[in-house]
Amino acid sequence: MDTAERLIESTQQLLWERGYVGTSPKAIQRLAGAGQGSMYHHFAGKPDLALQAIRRSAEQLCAQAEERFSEPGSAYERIAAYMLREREVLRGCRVGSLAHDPEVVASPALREPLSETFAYLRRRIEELLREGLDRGEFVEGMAPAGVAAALVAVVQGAYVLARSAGSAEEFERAVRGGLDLLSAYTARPAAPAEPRQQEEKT
Amino acid sequence: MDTAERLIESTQQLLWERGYVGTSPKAIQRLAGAGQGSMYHHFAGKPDLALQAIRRSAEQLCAQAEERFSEPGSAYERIAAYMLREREVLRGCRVGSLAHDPEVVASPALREPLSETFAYLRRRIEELLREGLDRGEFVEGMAPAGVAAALVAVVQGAYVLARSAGSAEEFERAVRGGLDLLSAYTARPAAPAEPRQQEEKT
DNA sequence: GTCTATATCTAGATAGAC
DNA sequence: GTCTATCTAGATATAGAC
Repeated sequence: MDTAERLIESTQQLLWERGYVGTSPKAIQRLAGAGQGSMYHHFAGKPDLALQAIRRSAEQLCAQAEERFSEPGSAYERIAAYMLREREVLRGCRVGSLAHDPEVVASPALREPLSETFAYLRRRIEELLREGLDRGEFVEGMAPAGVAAALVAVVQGAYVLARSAGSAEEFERAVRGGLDLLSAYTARPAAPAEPRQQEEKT
Repeated sequence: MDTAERLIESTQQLLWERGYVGTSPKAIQRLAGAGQGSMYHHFAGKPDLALQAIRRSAEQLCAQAEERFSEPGSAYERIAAYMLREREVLRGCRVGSLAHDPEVVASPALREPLSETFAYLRRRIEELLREGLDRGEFVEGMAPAGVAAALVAVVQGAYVLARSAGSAEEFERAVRGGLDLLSAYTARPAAPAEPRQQEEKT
């Protein structure tokens, strides 16, 4: 693997762990095993390198999500597969966590991949919901665009709850709660993709 | 207002805007109009000062939320009042945004107020949901603890979507989507606290 | 309680040799 | 393409005078 590539991957990792503000060129170089001169030869500086890294992470995230969206199964099942997929919860979302970084948000260029990612996720879930409505999988009365946004938000918010509590179980609880809400719109009890949470339903 | 107080409030503001990693003692002193010696006289250092500031923000947030939870009205209406309350959306959540800061999450002391805040919000919403179930406001089949966690997560995630897009409308859309989902569990169409979103319901 | 001086380390880069 | 040297600024304090 060449140096530029190692620098990008190291930056991806550090942005995930420490955010943009918390990531220094020196730390990137150390992790990539590259010198100062090497980094400034391949990239114009920290913002340039960060942009490449953020774009890469955004693409990878969308690709991972698309794998779940395009599985066989009902709309509910495919949405559940996305929301419940294996995650390193306590590390946070590689893309979403950057939305709290002041310098990322202040830079239209750095912010754009975030914006694209969430627009993509929302749009794909909206499509699945409309498909489900057409097939009679959901009862009428649901506004697909809003519900899709809410489901994406549940996942991002679930990371916040889990990291605040220092426990991945909080993620699980919030996401299953979101699916519980979605199931209230299913025309007949949806067969959940995973066994239900323990909490008894009143 | 005395110096210690001004230092705490300045720290609250900077933590909100820039996070813990992005906030320097010097910036705090500048904003508070206090000198180095003054800050280190009143506080042991940055972590100590930050702890006081985070606790303060957490208390204020819970108090603000409690105002909405204890309004008159149905459970749905009080939850909606909390979720739709006036917010400076693009600034993010003063408490939730700290959940993305690596040094806050790594410190049990700094993390505790976050954990407490979200536990409180979730518990209060769960109580409202149970109350609503007892009164027949919601149909059976809802798991209140999970749904409460999901609703808290929707709000936190909505901040992420809005800041990523650079637009407060994304917040609005996600939160209304969350309420749309909750309304699917209402025994009869809930009277929304605010006019419905424009999107036509299919 | 507050101030100024000082100290050490890192951030984020530029310059020029190899 | 990579390395080392150098630079200015800021982070995060401690020391001691006033």
